Amino acid sequence: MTDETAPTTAAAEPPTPRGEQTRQHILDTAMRLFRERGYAQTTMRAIAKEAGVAVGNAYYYFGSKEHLIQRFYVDSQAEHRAGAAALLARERDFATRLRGVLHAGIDVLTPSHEFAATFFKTAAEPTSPLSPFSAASSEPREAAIALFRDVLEGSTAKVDEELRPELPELLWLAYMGVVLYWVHDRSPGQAKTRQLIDGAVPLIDRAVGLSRLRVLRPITREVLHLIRTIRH
Amino acid sequence: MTDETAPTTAAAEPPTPRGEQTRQHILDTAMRLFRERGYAQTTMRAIAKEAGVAVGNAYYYFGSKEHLIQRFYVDSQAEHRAGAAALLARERDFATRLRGVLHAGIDVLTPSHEFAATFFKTAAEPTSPLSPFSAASSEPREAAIALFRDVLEGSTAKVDEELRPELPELLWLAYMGVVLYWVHDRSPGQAKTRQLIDGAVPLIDRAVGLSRLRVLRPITREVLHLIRTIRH
DNA sequence: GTCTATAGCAAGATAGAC
DNA sequence: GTCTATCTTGCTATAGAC
Repeated sequence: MTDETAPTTAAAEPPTPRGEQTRQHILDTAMRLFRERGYAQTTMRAIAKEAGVAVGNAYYYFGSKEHLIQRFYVDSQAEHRAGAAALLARERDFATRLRGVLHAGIDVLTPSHEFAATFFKTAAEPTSPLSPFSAASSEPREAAIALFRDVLEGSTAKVDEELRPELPELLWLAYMGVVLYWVHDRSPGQAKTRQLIDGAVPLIDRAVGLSRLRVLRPITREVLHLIRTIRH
Repeated sequence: MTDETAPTTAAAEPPTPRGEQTRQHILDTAMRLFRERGYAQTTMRAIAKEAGVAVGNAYYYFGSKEHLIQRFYVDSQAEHRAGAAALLARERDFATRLRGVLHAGIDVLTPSHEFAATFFKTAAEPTSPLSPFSAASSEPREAAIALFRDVLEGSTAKVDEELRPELPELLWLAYMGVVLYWVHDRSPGQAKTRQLIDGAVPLIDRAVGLSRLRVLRPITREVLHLIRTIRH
């Protein structure tokens, strides 16, 4: 009761130490089971039992089974940034930076390849708050786009001035495309996804460089106009 | 037992007349309810009750609720082709044909916009046989790609000879992108999707034309090489 | 505020009788 | 082929302990 580790009515609001520990434990257990048996085959009852808590307690921390995935999404994003940090601090070449960040993203996701399939399924649902395009996900999405802004702005790349502010979001979109491919990639170790990255980056790099060319300026503007028109 | 309508061990294998009737009735009922109330809100119990059959009977014909969607996918494909037929018979300009086929595809899907969201969610699951990329869906996918082959081959477009055989599949991929956008499109009447089509078609048309240019040949080849490498 | 235990609902899916 | 009964599981609700 009067245990020193338990504050009486502490000013600390967001994460009660004990609660945060339980929350993390439930999340870790869930992720492990998802990886071991897959998403659908892992029941909330099993997660609770394995974590040594009551079912109601799991729901106390995570509103639904899908909310566990949302945390996975946020955590992966943070890991991605951390995994790319060293390269971004050292390297200035745009293509090298982009290539490194794309590979780092896949590196983070790889241990969850089976499970990530379900993650993407959930994410594709537009009405779901878990969709990376939804308002509810705007925070992790913005963080992801910021990572690609860093790729660009920390580089020596010369980019059309009109294209520059839009490019980070376009790079993020391209990354979403890579992830979609990766999810469906059945090659050993998802080697084809790595080939996709290595092949696409030089093309993107060249396209970005060409965007400044006089002759291609009208096309650049047309593309940009289309993008602005259809953006939500 | 000796009823004339019930063949003893008939050579006819696939569709028993009566069974096919029940099957179709269940499917029609399900589609109607999906459109009226949405996918999640339509229970298998409701479908069975509305169709006047037992739940188990619905499962006898459709292995799961998701399998009802697969039929939707196949049916939509047929409707798409039919909806585009008149235009393809009349028009020879590549851009016009492509634009018409893309709009026709969205026309077919529009009455099911709410429901199609769930369809796409299901389709994004790579392990599901319902994914448009899966082996199980290869038949409808091939039919869809064939439609875009028709768009190209019935046109007067001059295309790089190396690109030509790959282009139909690339156009189908672009169409998948349009559908993905449409699913997330919350604008009234999905007007933005229509803008996307109208804006993207001229760009695609121009890119296809440019593929023959001497200077761009290396890039064309590089893109083609990448595509061939990463294809499953 | 954190957690347990238990009961119960709704709905997807299955088993076995007819 | 078709039905009824049953199972499983996501999720909720309640009541109470610390």
